[in-house]
This record gives sequence, C-alpha cells and structure tokens, in this order.
Amino acid sequence: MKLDNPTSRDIAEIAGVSQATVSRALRNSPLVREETRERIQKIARELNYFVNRNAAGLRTRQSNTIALLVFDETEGRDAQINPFFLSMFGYITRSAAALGYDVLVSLQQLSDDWHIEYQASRRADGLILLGYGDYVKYRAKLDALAEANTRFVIYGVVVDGQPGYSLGCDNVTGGLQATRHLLELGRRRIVILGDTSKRHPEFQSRRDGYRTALQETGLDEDPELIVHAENTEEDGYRAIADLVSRGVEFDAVFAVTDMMAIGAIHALTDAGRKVPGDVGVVGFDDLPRAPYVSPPLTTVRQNIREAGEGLVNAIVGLIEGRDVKSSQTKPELVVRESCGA
Amino acid sequence: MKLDNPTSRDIAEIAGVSQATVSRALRNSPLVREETRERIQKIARELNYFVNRNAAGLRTRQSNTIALLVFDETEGRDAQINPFFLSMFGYITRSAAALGYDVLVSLQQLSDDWHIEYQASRRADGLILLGYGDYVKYRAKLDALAEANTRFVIYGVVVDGQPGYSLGCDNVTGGLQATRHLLELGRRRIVILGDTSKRHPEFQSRRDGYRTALQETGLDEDPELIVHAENTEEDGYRAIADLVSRGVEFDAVFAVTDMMAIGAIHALTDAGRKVPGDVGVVGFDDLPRAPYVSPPLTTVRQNIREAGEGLVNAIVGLIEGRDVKSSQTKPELVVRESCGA
DNA sequence: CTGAAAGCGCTTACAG
DNA sequence: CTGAAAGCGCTTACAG
Repeated sequence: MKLDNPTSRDIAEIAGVSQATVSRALRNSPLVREETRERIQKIARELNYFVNRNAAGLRTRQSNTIALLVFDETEGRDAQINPFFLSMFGYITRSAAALGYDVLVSLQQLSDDWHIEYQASRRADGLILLGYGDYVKYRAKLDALAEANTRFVIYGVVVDGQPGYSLGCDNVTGGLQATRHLLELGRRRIVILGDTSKRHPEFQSRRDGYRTALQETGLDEDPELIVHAENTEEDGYRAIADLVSRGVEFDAVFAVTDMMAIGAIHALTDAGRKVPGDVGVVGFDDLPRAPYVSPPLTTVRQNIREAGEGLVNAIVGLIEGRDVKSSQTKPELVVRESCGA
Repeated sequence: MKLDNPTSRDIAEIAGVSQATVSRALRNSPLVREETRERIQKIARELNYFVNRNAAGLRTRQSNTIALLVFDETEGRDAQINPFFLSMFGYITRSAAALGYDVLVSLQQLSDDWHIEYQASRRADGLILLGYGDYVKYRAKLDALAEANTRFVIYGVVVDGQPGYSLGCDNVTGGLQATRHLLELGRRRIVILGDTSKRHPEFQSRRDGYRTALQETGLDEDPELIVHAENTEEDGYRAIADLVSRGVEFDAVFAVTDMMAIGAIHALTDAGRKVPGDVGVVGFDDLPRAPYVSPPLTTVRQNIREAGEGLVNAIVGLIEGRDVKSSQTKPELVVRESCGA
C-alpha cells in the first residue's frame, strides 16, 4: 500500500468515509465514532500520511510556529552568535515542542526591514526576540511591530512604555550582587565595563545596581572607572588594556557581560596584573565557558532555563489569547575564583 | 490605508488589475510590464502586504524551509544541546537565509517516531541531520527516510551503503594528526577515550587514525588503553578517574571529542597528575570553550563554517534537483598547551 | 502583457 | 455521528 503523497481524500476512499470524516478523525474530534477514528488513524499510519501543514494553515490561519529572531551582531561573515542566546536555544525549542509549536530561527540584522513579515506571511504565529544591538534604534522597530499587531515577546529589556511583553533578569539586583560582593572583599576602585548608556538599557540597569552598592558603602561613581566597551571579548580586552596603559588605578572590574569579562581578564594577565590578586573580576550571564576561564569566572547567572521556558509560555499565551504579564527572573551570584573570594 | 490582513485580491483592486497580475508582479515575473510591477509592489509595501506562505506553499508544494533536526542526547530536562552542533547554527541559518530558505529547528530523541513527518507534512523541503546517538539504531531510521523519498543530508558520518548525502570531517586524518602529534612529543602510552565502537562510526574513524599513527611508530593498540566513555564531560571524567584508580600507566590521552577531553583533564588534575607534564591531552572539535580550558586544549578543529555552509548548499541542491556529492572537510590540528608542545 | 479559471489539501459551519 | 459544500489565498496553464 504505497502512495506517493497521500491526501486525506485517499484515506477517505480507502476507509470508505468522506474526506471530512477523515479530517475530523485525524484531529481526534469527539464527533467521530471511536471505531471509525481508530480505523482511519490506522490507515493514515500505514500510508505514512501527515496532514499538509500548508493546507491546514491556510484554512485555520495558524502556523503553529514560533519565529525566534536573534539579533546578529556580526559584521563579518565569520562571527558566532552570542553564546548567551545560543545557550537558550535548547530550552526554547524543547518547551515549544512540548506545547505543539515549531521554532523557526532567523538571524536578523539591525538594518533589516524587519520582523513584521513573519507573522504577516503566516509563517509564524508570534515572535521571540533575542538581542537588539542598539536599543534606541530597536525601539522604533518595536513600535512598528506593535502597530502591525504582531505578537511578540522580548528578552532582556523593559523600558517604560515599551510595547509588548518582555521577560528578563532583574538586572539591577544582579549589578547590586556583583558589586556588593567585590566591596565585601575589600575592593574599592571598581571599574564597570560595558556600554551602560541608554543604547543598552539592561546594562544600564546593571550599572544602577553597581551605583547603589557603591552608595551603600559611602562611595560614589568615579567617571574614570566607567569604561565603555562593545559587547565582545575583543573590545573588553581593548578597553581594559587601554585603561591600564593610561595608568588609571583600580582593583576590580565588574563587566556587564561575561564576554567582556573574559577579554578583561586576558588584558590584565597580558599586562602583568594578577587576577584576582591585583584585580578581582566579576562578569554577568554565566556563559557555558565561564567555568573554564582561567581563573574560573565569578559571575551573575541569568536563569536561562526559566527564561527560555518563560518566553515560550508567554508567546504561546499571547497566541492563544491568554493574559500575559511581563516578568523578571532572579539573578544568582556564582562565586568562582576571578573575584578573589 | 490600512487593511488588517491584506490579500493579493485587495492589492489587485487598488491597483486596478487582476489578482493574477498582482501575483506575477510580486514574484518579479518578466511577464508583467515594469511600470505595472512597480506600481503593484509599491502598493504592497504601503499596505504591509506579504504573500501568505501557506497559500503559496499549498499551491507550489514547497515550503522554502529546511528542517534542522538535532539529536538531543539529554535524558533529563536540564541539559544543553551538544555545543559542537550549537556552534554550527549561525552558519547554517545564515547560508540558508542567503539562499532564501527558512530554518526550522527541532530537537529529536532517538525514541521519536521520526523525521519523515517534516517533509511529508510539507513543513520542510528537506532535512539536515545533526547527531544521532547510536548509529546502529540510527541507520534503520535513515533507511526509512530514504524509503519515504525524504531529502536529507547528514553531518559527520559516512558508512558504506548509507543512504543519502553526507558531509563530514576527514576523521581518520584527524585521528592521525592528533596521535602523531603526541607521538612526536615523545608520548608512548596514549589512551584513546570515547565510544569507538560501531555505534559511533566517526569516532571509530578517529581511532583508525590513532591506530595508523601508532603503527607508523612501530606500536600497536594496547587494549588497556582503549577506554570507553559516553560523549559527555562527566563520563570523560569518570572514565579517566577510573583508569587512574586502577593503576593503569599512560602518558597521554587522545579524547575523540573535546567534551570528554575536558572531563579527562579535570579527572587528571583532581588525581594529582599534571597536564601536560605527566599526561598530554588532545581533544577533537575545537569547541568554543576549548581555548579557555586550563590548560588551553590542544585539539583537532573541524571546520564548522565549511560544514554549515556545505550542509545547506547540499540540501538546497537536493531540493532544487541538482547533483550533489558527499564530501569531507579537512581537519586541522590546533596546538595549545594541554599536549605539552 | 493581462485576465478568467482551476485547483493545491485542508477545516468547519450547516444540514441531516 | 456523518457528508456535501464552501472557501482559506495563492500560482500558473490556457486563452487572448
């Protein structure tokens, strides 16, 4: 019994019922008598029949697919996806599958004429957005998405008036934990490394936590210790190497991401500074490679499992018309060796 | 000018042409006068119109989507995707996008009733398969896929008579490079770590290279040094810790993957053996974390960019009816510190 | 260069 | 519980 591309009509013919009944039986409709349903499903199995998703989707106006749009920071051809986002993939795909959704992955560049297409073309029922590059430019796109009634959830950043649902780590608390820890270890000249401008609101929040921790100890932000860097290992290296060569004194670095923290450690080591002896370093994210860095990196862990599952639950909730609220996950300080504890 | 879900019919009405002409214009058919085409495309843009993929796919019997099926080795809920596969994602997604294909990602378990569904349901035009667990069981699934006329490409393993196209690294050469390097450094009791049985043909090939290198030096495989482990850091640790505690003598480890190599290094360090002083270690894959291991891991690099792009080119070639040949990429020994060079 | 028409393979309201 | 029928929104062979 072999048909090249069996349709529900073929099955109907074999089963001696109407095509409508086949459709119902395959969707487990209670309208179909159990005996009939089982007979039909058995035939479908034998024929290797699967419902044509395009036809079903056209009819129901649903794709049962989530588009995962990852902001692609790479200029060149050779660079890798941000490993932090990569580490969420498994959780996202798994929980989507558990809810009956496929995941379509796409790397987006800021310049792209964006996102709206996915839902408008019925390729996806909703979007998960990871990363963005520059929030100021990104925000305009979010507004356009909302305008077009696209369903989307955002990871990482919530700013007043921002449209849509978002899920992120409590970055203020994370920054607070990292900085307090360094202060408790006696460090006083703590560099904060990263782009903490409004172009990166979640880094800005980490800096808010940093500032609060300093103030708790009676210290103030020192402009000399606010060091800008792009979110790459290379730029973390460059920024810290630069700082050292300018003779600025500091005894700790709080890098707002692990990638920059790793670059910072290398820069310090190359400049002959001991980590953590001379300079304690704390990162943020707990990348898979963080335990392997030398010395192993102390960092603020974002709960990627909760994040991945939460993002999927949220977008599916939105798709299925449930009420969804933005929320935050709790960061957790993971003490290894780079801080000197 | 706002329509909730504009269709080609809406655009036709506005443009004063037939729906067929709209369809042609949007596909840049040369049949449509340029002026007409531009007018239609302008209207489409203004309306935020995008071709309904389900309708187009139903009609053309194509989805312009590739399914990326990643074998999911996780038993539990919490584990991560094999980082080696993860590191290919970017290249796969990017090159698929460049060719006009979307990528659907799905984690598959060996127990799943497999794969055939993706193409049969017209969700994807072809499959890329990464990983498999146990080749013996996997092979039966491949035969079923081929039987069902599914288009698929496989990463990593080619075995005689295996159906379909496959792309992989030249594992024999890789194993040869790793082992020769250790031999040149004077190591003589070289453990090979991993499941090198026929359940993992590409590990088996790496062992073939290992054996050849030994023979070149007048040595033979020593059964005591053939050490089985599952492909995880934990099991690499366990296997080497076990070996040490049994008092087996060895001065090097060639782990057939970096994950096991990392576990091996930790086991050695914990047992008081110096790496590379007492034992040199070489891995395979060059995971993103390999440079961060302490000591930085010497390993055989698989060219993941070439692999990712090659897989996409192959599956798209198959989909578009071109002739596609299986091929191999060249491995490259990356010397860091764990080998003692 | 353009239009009218058929049909891809489903789901579901309607009728029985 | 089941069937006949409409229609989702496209693409393309056919006719002009």
